[in-house]
Amino acid sequence: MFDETQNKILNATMSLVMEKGYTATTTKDIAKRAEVNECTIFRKFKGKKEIIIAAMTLPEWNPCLREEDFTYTGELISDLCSFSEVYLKKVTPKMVKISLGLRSPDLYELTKDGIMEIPDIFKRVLDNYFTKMRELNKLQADDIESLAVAFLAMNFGFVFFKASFGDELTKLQIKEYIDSSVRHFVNGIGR
Amino acid sequence: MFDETQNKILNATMSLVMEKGYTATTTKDIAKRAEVNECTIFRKFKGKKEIIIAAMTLPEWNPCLREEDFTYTGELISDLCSFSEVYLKKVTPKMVKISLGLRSPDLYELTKDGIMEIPDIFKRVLDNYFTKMRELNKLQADDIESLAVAFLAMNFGFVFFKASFGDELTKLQIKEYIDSSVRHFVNGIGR
DNA sequence: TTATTATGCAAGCAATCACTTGCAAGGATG
DNA sequence: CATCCTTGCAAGTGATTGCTTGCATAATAA
Repeated sequence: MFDETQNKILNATMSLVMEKGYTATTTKDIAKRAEVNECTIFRKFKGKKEIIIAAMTLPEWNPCLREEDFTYTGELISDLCSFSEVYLKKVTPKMVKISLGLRSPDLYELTKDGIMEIPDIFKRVLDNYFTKMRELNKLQADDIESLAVAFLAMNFGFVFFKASFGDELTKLQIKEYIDSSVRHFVNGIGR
Repeated sequence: MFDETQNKILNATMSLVMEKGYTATTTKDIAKRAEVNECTIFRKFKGKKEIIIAAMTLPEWNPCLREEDFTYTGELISDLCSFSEVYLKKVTPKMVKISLGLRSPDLYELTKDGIMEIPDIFKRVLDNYFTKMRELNKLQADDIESLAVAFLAMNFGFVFFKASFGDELTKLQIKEYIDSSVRHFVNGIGR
């Protein structure tokens, strides 16, 4: 797909985008980090924007989340734990940092759909799941929509915090968080 | 505090930062939107960075969230609803867009503390509250930390989605969301 | 009136941006 | 050996960046 030089450029570019954002990342920065001469960049790619386009074709820089990734058995807690695991395995702090770094006017048309797609897929999965579980009378909920958004937010919020603050806000790690948050989400906290 | 011209510049700058981010916002852009000559900007402020610093002193562009803003009575659902209302009244989609737009290497030292502070305050409030409620035996929870993070994430995630996608991901409005998510958070969804 | 202040306008500053070009060196391939 | 092919190096492109300056104009204040 890409030769060694191209990969060095792709990695350098995306790691810089994570740190400083697309606009603030210069081609000289990229050249330096990739240990490559600046003109080599333009021999390998048409331009700065093309590097991003190329990188986004790779699963390494693009969380290809699909509805089929989510499977379930019918047991609320273990199903939701599994959903969170699948989601958080692809939507990592690294991915969040990239999608934040890619927020730039001249990249907007290119990235918007891809970024919107991910929460949308997870929400759709949750919508379907909760609807089915209510039909099976395993769920007490009057508003499926807000339930799905809340669960989605609970998961995304966690990755976002990790991406923004590392372990500074909370030392909780993914596994413990999923376990605890899902259990409380299902059982409630009131007495 | 600031004269009329300065306010026009401040508003233009921050609205552009919301849309394109700090680095991609040029002083020519600002001048155009503020309907002011570009050199006037530098007569009123030392430089581009100083405009941001000035704007951040205004509550309009800086969600001054304090622990004392959060009050409670001891009834789980109404307390958590009130917490969410207070939080979402200050942490608006507008504020989220700004804090995202301000992510820039040469602004980092300046903004990092302020941005980190807000989730931190809310988390501390929730930590204290949940701890107290457990002592009063009104709460069943083995892990206060993950409870606080989950509730924080549930709220922040929602604003973030609104900031990023408007009503495209969900048409739910704040009031309905708070009401529904808090009720489920307390009572659980399992049957 | 006179003096001060605020702004617009036009021009221009050095620095940096993304991007290009010509040439030479080196490694791999035939 | 000869021939590519890739890359580094140095220099330079025009455009844009944040920012400055000198002067004219108008409003405000004395």
